Amino acid sequence: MTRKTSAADALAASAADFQHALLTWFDAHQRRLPWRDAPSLYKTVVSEFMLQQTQVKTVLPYFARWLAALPDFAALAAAPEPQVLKLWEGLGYYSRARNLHRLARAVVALPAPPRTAAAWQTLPGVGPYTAAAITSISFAAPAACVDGNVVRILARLTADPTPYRDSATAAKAFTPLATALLSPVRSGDHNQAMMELGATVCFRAHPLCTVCPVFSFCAARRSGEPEQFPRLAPKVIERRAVTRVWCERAGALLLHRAAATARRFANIHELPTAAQLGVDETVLSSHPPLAQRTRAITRFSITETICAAPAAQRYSASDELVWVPLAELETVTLSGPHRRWIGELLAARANASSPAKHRPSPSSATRRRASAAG
DNA sequence: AATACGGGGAC
DNA sequence: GTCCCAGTATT
Repeated sequence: MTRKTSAADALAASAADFQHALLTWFDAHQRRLPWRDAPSLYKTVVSEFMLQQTQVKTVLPYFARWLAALPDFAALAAAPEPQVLKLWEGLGYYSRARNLHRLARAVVALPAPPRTAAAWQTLPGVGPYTAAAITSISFAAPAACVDGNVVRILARLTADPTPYRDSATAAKAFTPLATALLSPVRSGDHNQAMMELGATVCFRAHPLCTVCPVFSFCAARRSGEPEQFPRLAPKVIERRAVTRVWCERAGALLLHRAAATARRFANIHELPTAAQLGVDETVLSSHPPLAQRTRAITRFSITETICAAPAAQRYSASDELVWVPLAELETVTLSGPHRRWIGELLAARANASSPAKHRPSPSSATRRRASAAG
């Protein structure tokens, strides 16, 4: 990476003053969050897993539901995986849930949980950030968190003009400075304060410099253009398309459940793709699609076209193809988008077949009923 | 070092 | 549409 700039040197030299300003602000202005109420190692671990690449607001309802169902490491370790995945349904990045499950089983097998960042980082799903967060918060370990918030704050404090290819590269580059600034006596609060500052004051757009507790340390504020930092290369979005099949027979819906060893969606259900069913897409496109939806993930934008299965076609259940009765859809774990889309399609059909509601056309209603009857 | 993971909120 | 969020695992 680039050498340390003079701005970073000056900031590190003021570390004690910086910590005092930051922690005084945090003591007065931190948000009340459920994992800060009667904090415990377990709450910290669960919250940090959920917060990987996910905003606080999104996590809140999942965290409450999770803690109610699985209140401690022992309960999580003893839980069957389908329950764990079900509790994670809709939160995305499902390997986090499977890793957290494995981690709980590893922790309860130990005489005591590890207390150092290095030891935690050997556990599944725990990288540099999560190890620092868990051990600084729970054990006052001297490990600095470097997440997106911290990168943004440090890039602005030092007005760092370095163009970074991505946030991971930037995080690595800022780790020495974050470590130099870390409070040696309140590392957990310091780490949380930095992230709190990024989330509530040092916004990516329109930062609130006038109320910032460390504005006097900030070179970007002095420059007048704090939004110019950090400099990150723009992401290139790749478009993809996939055809899904809606196949319903005798009140059951055919779903694809990815293998436990699959890279994506291990043990998660989705509508099967035409390829997974071995259906020729040209046959499917002879009728208008039931729906077309777009989902997005990191650098991909995926348009999914959902088509009705050919009426004459028959499919057998297998390891990865399962018939799920509509009445039992709630019991399986679907991806968030497919949970939503399937609900929308069923609701639209119920609406169309209700006498009180308008029907688009008799023929389409008849076709849907025929499909439903198998 | 790159890329996959293939989610979702806010603008 | 765009950006990026309390990142990690894999190659």
